[in-house]
Amino acid sequence: MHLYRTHTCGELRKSDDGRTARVSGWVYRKRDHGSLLFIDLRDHYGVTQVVVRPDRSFFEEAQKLKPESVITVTGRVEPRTPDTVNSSLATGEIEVVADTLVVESVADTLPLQVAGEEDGPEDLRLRYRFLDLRRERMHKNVLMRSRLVADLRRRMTAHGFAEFQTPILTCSSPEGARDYLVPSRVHPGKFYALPQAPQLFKQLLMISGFDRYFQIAPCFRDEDARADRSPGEFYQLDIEMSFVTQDDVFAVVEDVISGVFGDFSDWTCDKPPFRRLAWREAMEKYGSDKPDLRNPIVMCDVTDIFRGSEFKAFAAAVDGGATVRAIPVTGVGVADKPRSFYDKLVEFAKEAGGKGLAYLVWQGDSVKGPIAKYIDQARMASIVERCAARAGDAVFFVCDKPKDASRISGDIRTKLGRDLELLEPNTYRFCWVVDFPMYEFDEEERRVVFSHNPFSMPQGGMSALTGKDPLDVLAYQYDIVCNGVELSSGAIRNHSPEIMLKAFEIAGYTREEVEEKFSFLLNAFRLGAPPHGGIAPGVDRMVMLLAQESNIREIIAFPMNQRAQDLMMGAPSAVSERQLRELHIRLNLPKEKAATTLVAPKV
RNA sequence: GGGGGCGUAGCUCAAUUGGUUAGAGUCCCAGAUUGUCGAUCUGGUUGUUGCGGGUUCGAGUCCCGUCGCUCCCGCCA
Repeated sequence: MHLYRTHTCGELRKSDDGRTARVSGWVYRKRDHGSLLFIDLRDHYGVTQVVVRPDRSFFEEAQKLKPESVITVTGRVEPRTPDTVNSSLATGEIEVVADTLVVESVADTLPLQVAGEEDGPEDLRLRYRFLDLRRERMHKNVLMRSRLVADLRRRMTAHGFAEFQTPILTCSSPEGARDYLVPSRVHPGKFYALPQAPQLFKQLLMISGFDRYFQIAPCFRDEDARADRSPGEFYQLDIEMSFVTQDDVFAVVEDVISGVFGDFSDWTCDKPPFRRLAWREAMEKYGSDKPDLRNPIVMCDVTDIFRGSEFKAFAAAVDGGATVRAIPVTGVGVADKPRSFYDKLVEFAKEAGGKGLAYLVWQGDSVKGPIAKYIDQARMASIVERCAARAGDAVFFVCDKPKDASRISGDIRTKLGRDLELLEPNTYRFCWVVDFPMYEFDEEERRVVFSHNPFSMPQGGMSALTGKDPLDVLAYQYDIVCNGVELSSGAIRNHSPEIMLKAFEIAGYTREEVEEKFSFLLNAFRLGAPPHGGIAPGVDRMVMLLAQESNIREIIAFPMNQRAQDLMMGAPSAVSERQLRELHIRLNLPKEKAATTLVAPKV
């Protein structure tokens, strides 16, 4: 008989009746009846009830076992009587009556409880992550991630993609996020950088003729965390394809994503082709470049209606270049909400940076609201028509500079959707946001800058760059969005050195600067580069959506906290003088702020 | 770098407008208990109310500072 087990804790069934079995695992729960003891024994595969009878020599030892101790039990598999069957357990028709019991590892009192659904404080959970990961939900999340990654590989391979590895120690890139730097011992004063993404390598692989690249790629960015953004490192399903149009990229991603979401969740999921929204349309209708389409509220522009109106606050702002966005809330009887509901929303709009929030409420035959008396009949009719407002509805109005109007109205739309519970339940809604502007005007620096990826191909190519107002040039740049979460950005790349030089020139870079900064890429483009494009959906975010977690740390086995510390390992940590000396580094620490030392748990 | 929220027993939380000895569940400890499966029952231990200062006759509660966690803005081509 095997030293530790003949069966896992999720394996034994009624058909094993009479068999002698050996199982090993963690003491999950104990029910001590004094002269009879039940132990729920748990391993990765499930839970099996072990019965310890009082005549056994180890009965007292078993009674004293602490939860999460590891034991090996050998005994007879017996069927349970009908009234003691536990239907919520896969092994609930049987139990193992213990003949021998070996304690493999004694557990001290736990800092966190493994049984039960309750989350402990997050710093403790991170410090004792190995305990936290024993909990059912976390164990499930991490496992789902594993299965998802395997599934992504299978699907990509089936689409004819080859998986590549690219360097982790590479060089700092001039554009983009802050790099993590690694000092070189051999080259004093020089540094490697961890890749923010394998962007340039995958483009070079296309130039090498590999045609279809993918990688479950680690990416490193030294930027601050968010609930959906883990600090330090994250993973992307990195994809690049040669001789493709935007539609070819979409077709692959739609198949992979819809396949994965269909297989890994019971929720309703959009079938390909996913809806496409122009960036401008997304900003106007949803006030966001990552709209949550589960929210039925669709906004519209009503700037023209307020221009020259008696509502002077808006009319004057419109003359000064502001736009007015209408946020219609229709068909849910929002007109019956108390005054406080509207007051709170006005307050919310101000906190979001708005100057205020105007609104109209259709109660029965009359229109009410603070601005109603300033709107003449013709204008009111236009509003009613454009917003499809009926009795019981309300429309909110935000007036601000276009960029702020979008953001503020978008925040209000999100809040209304959530507070009024308008979101479609148990559904994944996907869309592509396309036609991003190539450039935008930086108000602070008073100049034209790249709005997203400088390596994207401008729509219309060279003639668009030379013939159009730069702010009107669109890029072959696209995002895929699910339930308000940006899953991924991608682009058809600019593979022409001349167009690239021109594109950078518009953003204020001289030819010489570009030739110097991106020499190897330009040189590669000059030696035969296929038209190519790609995308890189975030693996962590996919798992987060599928596991229905609202925080990305819940689906990462060993995440860092928001301040980019690993509380379990104690990273980042001080290093020895000798290590620094070898790397030719002398510390120049900020004054007063003493370095916080992290203490790893004594385990 | 900036703003919001939170911080009470090992853990999850409560504590009236600032009022008497800071409570409950869980965990832990002891005892009882032969069919439980979140076992049950009895009893018990556990507190610098994050830390420091202030206001007050009196502070878990109010004020200031600080530390920690978290959410957001900036940032993330």
